[in-house]
Amino acid sequence: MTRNIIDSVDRKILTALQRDASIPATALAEVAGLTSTGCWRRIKRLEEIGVIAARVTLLSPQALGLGLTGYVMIRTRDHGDAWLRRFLDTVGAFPEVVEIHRTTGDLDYLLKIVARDLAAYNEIYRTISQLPDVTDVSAAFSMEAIKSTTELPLPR
Amino acid sequence: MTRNIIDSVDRKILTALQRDASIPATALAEVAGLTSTGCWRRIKRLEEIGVIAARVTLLSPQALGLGLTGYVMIRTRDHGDAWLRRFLDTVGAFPEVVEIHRTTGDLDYLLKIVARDLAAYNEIYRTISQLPDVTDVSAAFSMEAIKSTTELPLPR
DNA sequence: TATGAAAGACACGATTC
DNA sequence: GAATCGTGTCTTTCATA
Repeated sequence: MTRNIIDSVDRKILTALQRDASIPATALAEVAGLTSTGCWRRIKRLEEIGVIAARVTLLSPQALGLGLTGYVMIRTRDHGDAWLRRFLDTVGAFPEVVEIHRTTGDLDYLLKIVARDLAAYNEIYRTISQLPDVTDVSAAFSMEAIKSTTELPLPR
Repeated sequence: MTRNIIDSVDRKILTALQRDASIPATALAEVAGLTSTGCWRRIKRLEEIGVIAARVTLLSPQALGLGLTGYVMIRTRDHGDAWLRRFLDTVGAFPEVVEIHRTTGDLDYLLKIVARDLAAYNEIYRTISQLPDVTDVSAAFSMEAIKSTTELPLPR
């Protein structure tokens, strides 16, 4: 993990790329106050040290008819490896399950789900509730996404 | 929002682009079983109807030293517009707050936070708890991200 | 009408000095 | 950092079924 090797110029580059990866290299260089060569070298470096993880296309859930975003909180009695493997093989296999976190606090697992509707969610819910040693399952559905971004804060 | 206008070929294209937007156009056309012209036309259309929302660069939280991912659940007494505006202006302004949802169920707001450490989180927490009419704030921190993807399920 | 092939201008990635 | 070159992409136009 080490220290941050990101300076203010890198930050400008990353800020722009997080927002829009299709920005022309010349425009990006200008934003960063660099020549295109220098800009390119920095991007290469940021890829090499793993800061830049991927370049992806984001889709619109609304346009795809994915009207339901929800968070599911699960409590279990058994926390062993075997249970986790089974959990992943069943629940994690749903493409609607986009995040799974093992968490501190009162909860044990927190999932983010993006699905077409409650019927689609219900299938996942049933899969979860049929797992052994699940003591509690509760959900909070998003009525409105007030903020939602893939842009991470750039420290320092 | 209306019906899906996505066929199986579109799905192949979107699946590939969700995974890696830097895939060469020729390779993408091959995956979809299309010529580059046909592939290009479909992408254009998917952009126009809003299915393709953006092309972004994803960064690695670990590489950036962002070691803390957490979910904060907030309950309030006041649900008016004025409160929401103040909430957004203060809490929503933190770049560490990457998601805000108004939710159903027992909770009122659910936030996702990506921060450097507990000290950075604490600043946000203090801002939240100082808001009027906040009756409850609880957090669950991710000890392990078992699954985390920006890829949405492609229905139908 | 929809799809494939061809061809051009252009910009990007990468190297060299 | 500047200049450069090969490559691939974007886009249009024409041909085809």
